[in-house]
Amino acid sequence: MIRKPANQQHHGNLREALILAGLQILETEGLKALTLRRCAKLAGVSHAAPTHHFEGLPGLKSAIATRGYGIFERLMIEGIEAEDTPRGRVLGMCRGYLRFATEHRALFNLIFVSPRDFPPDEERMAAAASARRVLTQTCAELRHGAGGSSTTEVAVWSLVHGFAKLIEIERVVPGSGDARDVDFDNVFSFLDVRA
Amino acid sequence: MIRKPANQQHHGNLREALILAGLQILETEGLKALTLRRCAKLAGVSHAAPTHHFEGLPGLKSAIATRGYGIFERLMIEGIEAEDTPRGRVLGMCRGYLRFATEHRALFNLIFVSPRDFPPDEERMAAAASARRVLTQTCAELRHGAGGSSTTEVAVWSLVHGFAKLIEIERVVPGSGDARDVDFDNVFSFLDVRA
DNA sequence: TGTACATCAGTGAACGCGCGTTCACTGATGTAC
DNA sequence: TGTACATCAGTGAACGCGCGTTCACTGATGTAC
Repeated sequence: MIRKPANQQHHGNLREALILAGLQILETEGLKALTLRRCAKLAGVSHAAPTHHFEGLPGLKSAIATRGYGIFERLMIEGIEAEDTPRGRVLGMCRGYLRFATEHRALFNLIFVSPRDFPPDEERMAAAASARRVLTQTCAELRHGAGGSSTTEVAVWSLVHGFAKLIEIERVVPGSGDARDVDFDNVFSFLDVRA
Repeated sequence: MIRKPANQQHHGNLREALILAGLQILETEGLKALTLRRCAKLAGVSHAAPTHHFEGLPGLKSAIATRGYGIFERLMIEGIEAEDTPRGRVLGMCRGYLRFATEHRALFNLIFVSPRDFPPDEERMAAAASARRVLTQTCAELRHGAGGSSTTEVAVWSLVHGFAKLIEIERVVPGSGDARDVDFDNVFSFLDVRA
């Protein structure tokens, strides 16, 4: 965490510090705790300071979401790189997707909202588009059924996104050993996709 | 909407009136607008009145969710009844699921949260279990792959739930005519399930 | 190298908002006899 | 059928909370000359 050096008027990089504070709050306290005042406090600055760097809370959230898309994309790519068949890469990507959703739950919920919930922000939109491209291109290697490549992509996306949400709300609890213990690899095997 | 008759001390059925007010607020203003004070106002009663009927906002939300599960179950059943093959019934159920998600968006988001977000409430849990049973039993007619019936169920559930969320956040916009225009029936055709 | 000055990035007090909750109260309702 | 009384379900004022935002301010930084 970047805090302002004591007894120093200017911070140096308060914008960055506020984004990092926001990320930390998301990880430790969740989406509802993400407020301008909390970020300012965690960055060691007065609560009015963020005004000089962001257009209100939506602006800060948008900047944080930009980082979120980056982490999300990185985890998907990690999952893809371990595999060497088209179908394997899609499954690997899904594993990265689920890792992001479970290990960065609040961030996952921050980035998966309607674009209308964010102010227009080129950086964020570019980061979102980049992550989306990973999904699109990885699914493009698969054979396409009715509706073509975009339907294939949405089929994979729906399956993994839905599974992530079911985990989040505890309808599915992998490793629990009870009735909610369902493994994604088995779920994925229901998807009729081949190279 | 049930309002208190003017100049009358006791309401008659304020509990029911508050639930109906809550449902109306969800439909017209969304989940964030659902507060005790707003419900009280819409029911035509002072903001302190709900105290006598619910254990705070969580209690009221739980009661509203109970109704939500009922509507949800009814729409799924409607979708099922129109079909006469196991696979058709599952697809019909999904159509009902999606209808609920799109026509009752806030209610959909209210009921699909972690059980931990609600106080224990037998009525709500019974309503949730009943709706879940529709899903389970409809999917049970399908052939099961790796992981057995619960995996089959979660595969169907993930697909439809994910699709619903992608619509909600506008990654998918059926009927838009643009790149986001994907049809659920085509997505469903990727699911390798037979009678 | 020094100086004058504009700009920048903070501070801290204050404001208004809607929220849940508490409190003393009051009038209607239900019940015992 | 009346009456006394307990209980119930409201009212409205008040409180404290955290929030975003505004404001006058101030001290540090950067720049022109």
